[in-house]
Amino acid sequence: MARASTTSDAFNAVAEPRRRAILSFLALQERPVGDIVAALRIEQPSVSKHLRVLLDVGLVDVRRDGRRMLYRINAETIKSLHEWTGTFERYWQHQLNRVKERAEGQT
Amino acid sequence: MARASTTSDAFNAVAEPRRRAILSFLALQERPVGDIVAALRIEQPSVSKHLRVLLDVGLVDVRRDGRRMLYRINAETIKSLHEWTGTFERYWQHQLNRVKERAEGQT
DNA sequence: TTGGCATATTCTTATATAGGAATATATTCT
DNA sequence: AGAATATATTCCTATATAAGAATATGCCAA
Repeated sequence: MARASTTSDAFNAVAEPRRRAILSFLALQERPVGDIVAALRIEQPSVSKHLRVLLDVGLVDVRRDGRRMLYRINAETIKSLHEWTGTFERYWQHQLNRVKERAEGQT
Repeated sequence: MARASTTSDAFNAVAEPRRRAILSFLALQERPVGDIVAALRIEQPSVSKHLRVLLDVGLVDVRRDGRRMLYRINAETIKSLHEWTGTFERYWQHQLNRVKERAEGQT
């Protein structure tokens, strides 16, 4: 079987570097497709396809403005990713503490 | 062109649901491969292959214990994912504030 | 050494892309 | 209506899997 569908969930969607770049760009503010094309230098059809994936998994929202489509990030969905990685938080804190303790022991 | 390689970075590695399940299981404590096979009911070769990917991107570490291999999560790498999603944190806080303000306005 | 347990790797196959090219759709302006 | 602008979709292709089956490798015990 092949890999899971990118449209199946947010984790798959952000696995693609260009999609992460688009999200980071949109984090600054709401933007029309053309701005993304210009800023990231990705072909317009490619940008539209990536936006479609991001939209399907709920990582962005859109609204029409004349003939332009304004995209913006949907923080709630990004938050769900953040929360999953956050479940491991106490482990890196442990590791950090161990490093600290070793450092302090040397003084 | 096809999708990026799963071994290229941690984002791709965690895009696979079974690999996330393995990481969550390992979060509890260091475990031999056999425990993962039993707990998650995934074929042993499949588990080994997933662990290989996780190891390649640095999401887990291993050490040998007799004929068993003990895997554990590498929190540092998971932290890097957490930090990326964290760059959007202020946006979901904004959204939350807006929801709050609306709710308060109704009282 | 031989047997056996634990894990890893190889090979094959079905499938899901991601990019490029070409085209379609939607909307505004004249 | 017809042209121009902005964005989306379709078609095609090369590629990277992920699972399954079979096999290889590493290590311990008798």
